[in-house]
Amino acid sequence: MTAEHAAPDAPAAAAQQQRRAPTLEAVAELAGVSRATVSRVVNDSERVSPEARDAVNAAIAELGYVPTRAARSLVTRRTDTIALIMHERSDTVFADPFFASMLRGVNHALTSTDLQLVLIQIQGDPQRDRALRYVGNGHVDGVLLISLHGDDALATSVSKAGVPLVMAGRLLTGDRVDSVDADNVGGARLAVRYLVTAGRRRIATIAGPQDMSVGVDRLRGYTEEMQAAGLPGSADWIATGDFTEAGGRAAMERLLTEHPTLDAVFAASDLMALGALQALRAAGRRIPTDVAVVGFDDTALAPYADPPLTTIRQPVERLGEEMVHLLLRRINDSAGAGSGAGADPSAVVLPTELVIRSSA
Amino acid sequence: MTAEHAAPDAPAAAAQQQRRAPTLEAVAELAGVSRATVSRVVNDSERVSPEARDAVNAAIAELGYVPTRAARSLVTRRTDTIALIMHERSDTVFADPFFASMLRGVNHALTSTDLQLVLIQIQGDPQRDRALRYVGNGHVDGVLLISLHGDDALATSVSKAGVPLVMAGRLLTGDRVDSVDADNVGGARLAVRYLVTAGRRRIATIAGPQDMSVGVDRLRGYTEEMQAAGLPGSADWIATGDFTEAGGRAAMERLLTEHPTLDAVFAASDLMALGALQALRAAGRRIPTDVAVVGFDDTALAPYADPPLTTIRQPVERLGEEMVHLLLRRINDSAGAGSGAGADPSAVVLPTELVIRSSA
DNA sequence: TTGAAAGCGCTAACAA
DNA sequence: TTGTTAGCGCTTTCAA
Repeated sequence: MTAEHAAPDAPAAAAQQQRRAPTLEAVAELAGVSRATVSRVVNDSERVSPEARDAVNAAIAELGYVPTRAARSLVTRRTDTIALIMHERSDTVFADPFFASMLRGVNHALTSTDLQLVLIQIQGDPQRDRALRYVGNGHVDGVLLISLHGDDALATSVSKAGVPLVMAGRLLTGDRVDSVDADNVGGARLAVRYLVTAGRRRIATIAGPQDMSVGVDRLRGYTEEMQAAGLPGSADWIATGDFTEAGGRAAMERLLTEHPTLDAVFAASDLMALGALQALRAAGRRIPTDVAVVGFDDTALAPYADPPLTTIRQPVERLGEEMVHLLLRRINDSAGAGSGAGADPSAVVLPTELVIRSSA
Repeated sequence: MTAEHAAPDAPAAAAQQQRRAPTLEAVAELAGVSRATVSRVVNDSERVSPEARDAVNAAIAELGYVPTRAARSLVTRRTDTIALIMHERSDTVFADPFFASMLRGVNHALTSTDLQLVLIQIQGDPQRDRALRYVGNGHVDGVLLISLHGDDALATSVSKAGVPLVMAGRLLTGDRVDSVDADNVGGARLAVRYLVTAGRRRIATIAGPQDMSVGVDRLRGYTEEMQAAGLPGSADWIATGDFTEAGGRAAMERLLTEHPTLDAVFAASDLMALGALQALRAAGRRIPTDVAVVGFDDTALAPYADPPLTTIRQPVERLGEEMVHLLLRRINDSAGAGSGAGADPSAVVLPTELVIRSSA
């Protein structure tokens, strides 16, 4: 109250400020029914007469009633909230459009429900513990986990706490939790097969970090397809990067030094492919005529590659959506069954796609 | 109690699953004090004896107690939750790293508090209304608004509902709400001044959408600095894009057609600058010797520009942090004052920075 | 400095 | 089909 004469002059404004949100009680009174009936209408119970329902709905509309989450939560023991936990080590990773696309998918899948999404970002051990306690104590109905680097322990902890969990990717430990992933092995094989079909024989790869399932799987796809094509392929045709542009550049330089005669490269990520392109150009190699490059594209960065990059497209947005779908199913399961470990974990795998771009 | 004799076969598992989180009551009992005292300790009340405090803290640690949000919320009428509302029209905008960086800043500023961040994405009128009802009915303590296209009505609505609000950017209507923005006018002037200093005279600009303060301000900076430099500059040296790469390319092509002799371009966003670069290269113009390009860089995309792009860097992450800081202040204000319109809205403006890159 | 008691707004038995 | 009633876990007067 810094205003004018303080109290008596501005009652309207004060009232507007202070006015509490309408409660079930108010709706019940206006509709001429009991609180229980209003609650039934709000929660779509079938045991309500049409008249009562109409009266309640009218009252709700008139009052602009919206249920209070806290009160409902307190009695139902549901929170109507799911957490998106992302574990990131380095700053650069966060700026990755991968994250934005995934988030978009998650959000999209969530709009039809009235679940709330809370973001939890883990950067260090204290935060990690805090998050674990948070989800472990029933403050969310379920957890979506994006572990950008293989922190399998986190997934296992959450899972053990009895909280429904869906992760992106796959646990390297072999422990089984519900997960959604793109077909990284298949995608990588597609990439290499494309290069083989184009007549390339001296095909190198820039692999991703081997502490993440994505990195492991894409390298495996490369190895498998090379073998299938009867191509030599030894360990020193593999350079490992960290999914960043700089890492890709460095890896490419290494490969060029050791194998000046290479005629194709499969990069396990778009950023690394971009780096490879730069290194090749700097080395005076012609792309794609001299060296063909195929990159794995999780994001939307490919358009910035010049010359155009042939890519394996991963449906990141759908990945986010599928994670939500699976999680919702698990949450329902656990509500119904009440206890027990529930069904076997399922691992949804989304197909990838080869996008061939012509050099303009 | 559905337990009892129901499931004699798996009591341990059931117990582990069903075990409820410890309550205040349990802590009180273990510590040998009343619930009220535990509550005081948890909420850092000063009126607690050291002995009681120690006993309570020990009990909390032993039990792993974490307060239940819902219960607390119900009585305090705070939700300890703030909403990040983003209004997006087109799909492309969301994938913008701008968003990820800002979110990172927001999250960072939030980790020291125990506020929860919920994401609300608005895509159409129904969702808009829903969001408005949601925040209007006291389900969040405050709102952060990122209106990618000028939807001033949303900001005004939220603000009128009496909910603390901080927006990114500035309202074009002139209505005053709390906001945080980068110094777009100053940044644009910096860009143009740099070009002028480098000896350029025929400087065109690719402006952003004129329904957003960012677009308007950056164009204004261009105009002001051109005038200050005594350079002609007429309306047809201005091509408007939509902050996308394609838009930048199209705008650049238009400019090249109408002004083949231009020797510099100021692009009001990084994506548009990238597009401009492509168009220039396609037209056979040499960058930067023939045409100098300076872009406004909100994101982290500049590294992908080849040749290197001289940019005006905007501290997007700090922008997110500052929004949170301001919002927290406002939330405290409104809690203290109780009512009234509060202090004058403040508009925080963050400095920008010119980053000069050499063509490798 | 502490405890007893009331009640936040809602749902879920249980009765009617 | 409806209403009555008893809490969910917490904070907060008010007394002691």
